[in-house]
Amino acid sequence: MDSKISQPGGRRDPAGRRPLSQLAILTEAIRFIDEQGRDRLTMRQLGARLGVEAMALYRYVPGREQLLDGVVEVLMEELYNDTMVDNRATTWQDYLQQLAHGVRRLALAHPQVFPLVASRPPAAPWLRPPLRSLRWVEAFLEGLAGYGFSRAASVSTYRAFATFLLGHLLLETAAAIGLPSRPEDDIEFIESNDLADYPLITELGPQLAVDMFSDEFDAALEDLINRLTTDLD
Amino acid sequence: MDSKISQPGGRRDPAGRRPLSQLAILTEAIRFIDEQGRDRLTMRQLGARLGVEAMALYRYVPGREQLLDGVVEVLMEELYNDTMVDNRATTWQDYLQQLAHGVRRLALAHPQVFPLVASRPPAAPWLRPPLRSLRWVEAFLEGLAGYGFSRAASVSTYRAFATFLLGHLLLETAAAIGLPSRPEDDIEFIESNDLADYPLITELGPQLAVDMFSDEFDAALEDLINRLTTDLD
DNA sequence: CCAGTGTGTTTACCTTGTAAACACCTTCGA
DNA sequence: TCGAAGGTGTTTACAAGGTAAACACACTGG
Repeated sequence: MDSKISQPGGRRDPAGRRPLSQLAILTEAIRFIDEQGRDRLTMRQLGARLGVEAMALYRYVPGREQLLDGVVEVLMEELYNDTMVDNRATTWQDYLQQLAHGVRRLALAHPQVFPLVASRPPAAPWLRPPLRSLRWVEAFLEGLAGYGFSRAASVSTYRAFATFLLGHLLLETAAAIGLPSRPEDDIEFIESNDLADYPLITELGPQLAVDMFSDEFDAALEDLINRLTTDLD
Repeated sequence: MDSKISQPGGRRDPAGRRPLSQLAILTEAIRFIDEQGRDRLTMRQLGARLGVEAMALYRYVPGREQLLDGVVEVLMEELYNDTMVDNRATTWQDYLQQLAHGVRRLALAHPQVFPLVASRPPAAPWLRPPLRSLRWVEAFLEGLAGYGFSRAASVSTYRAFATFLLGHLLLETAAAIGLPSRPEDDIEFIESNDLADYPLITELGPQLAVDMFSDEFDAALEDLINRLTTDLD
């Protein structure tokens, strides 16, 4: 049954390419950055990936900078859907845990893109990356209010939470990019290099090289929550 | 007394310019980024500032990327001198306090450069920005050892400390770049913009816009230290 | 005095972002 | 049926920017 109309997701153009749209472009840009990194993303390369000349993109995106902004927005959209829609937390502690792990999941799914989420200038100066979309923050504050947080407590929780996520996830994604490096590589570096002047680093090298991000994240998150608990009184 | 030899800092060339050197170039690059931001720094512009064509820089620096690496190194040098040389702390708590504030001072002195210190790929994957120079880390670990820290405690302290600094200082420097914006601007943004869909943000706007970085930093640092104290037992 | 070496300059080429003009196709009313 | 209009991708063109290569020129030690 060769109907002339194919599924929405698979619609093609005479040249066999998916129709352009802002979302299609941004989605492909994310894929591209995931694979090659932000620096290799050029308008021409991205166009080529979509089977189109670079200039065609300008019908949908004002320019490269705004394209990167759009990439961040799309990811924040994803984050919103993954964490805020249908959130089933029962305590505020659980709420923060779920959100934190949601953000971490996103960061690790796109380690090359996350630095953009973290470092691109936010829309308003009091928005703190990586929690930078008005919609998400509004929902976050609403959630806290639902658990009885005062206005002041909500604000300082937002700040502390964002700071915590930024530090941990930037370091973890940066490390993830360095990969895939087998532990041997690190040890090799430590042993081969001219570390003669750094006896402690030499000695502690193996321990420094062990990946502990997951445990650190959980421990520090728990600690943050404890601290907030104290502050609430 | 017009001696033919002027002070080392003021030596000039026939064309009236300071002699080139890697350090002179990197120093000027830092000044440039402080004033105009990393993106505006080009080889040609930097050359012009030094009274020289762009290509002249290549005698001292392999290329633009390495130039940025060099900028980071120079700042780490400065940090080393400001924090490690002649450190007079008497307790490990005091030690961490002094180091943290030293890093913060550096970050706020160069808010446009700090993101480079934070995000440029480190020499080894287990080095954690912004504490990323082998020399500094070696001294740091040595310091902790001097206060009786075990190997394992030193390593996890290094990790937690770096994560803490990265999160706080990246956000604070990002905010500092947005400046100089008077508080009125933020409030204006909040009131003017289409925030109708975000009642909580609208309501909390003024509190969100207040600059609390200094207090947050101190509070979170104290908390980190308390947590480390607990872990030591 | 002169070859060699160190230092800055000139030229030139390639990659990028993006403006502007163009070409093509679909649509839709007369 | 036709033809004007609008939408979509292409071509052409130019200005930065990084950087390789050849060059110019001054100083130095033999």
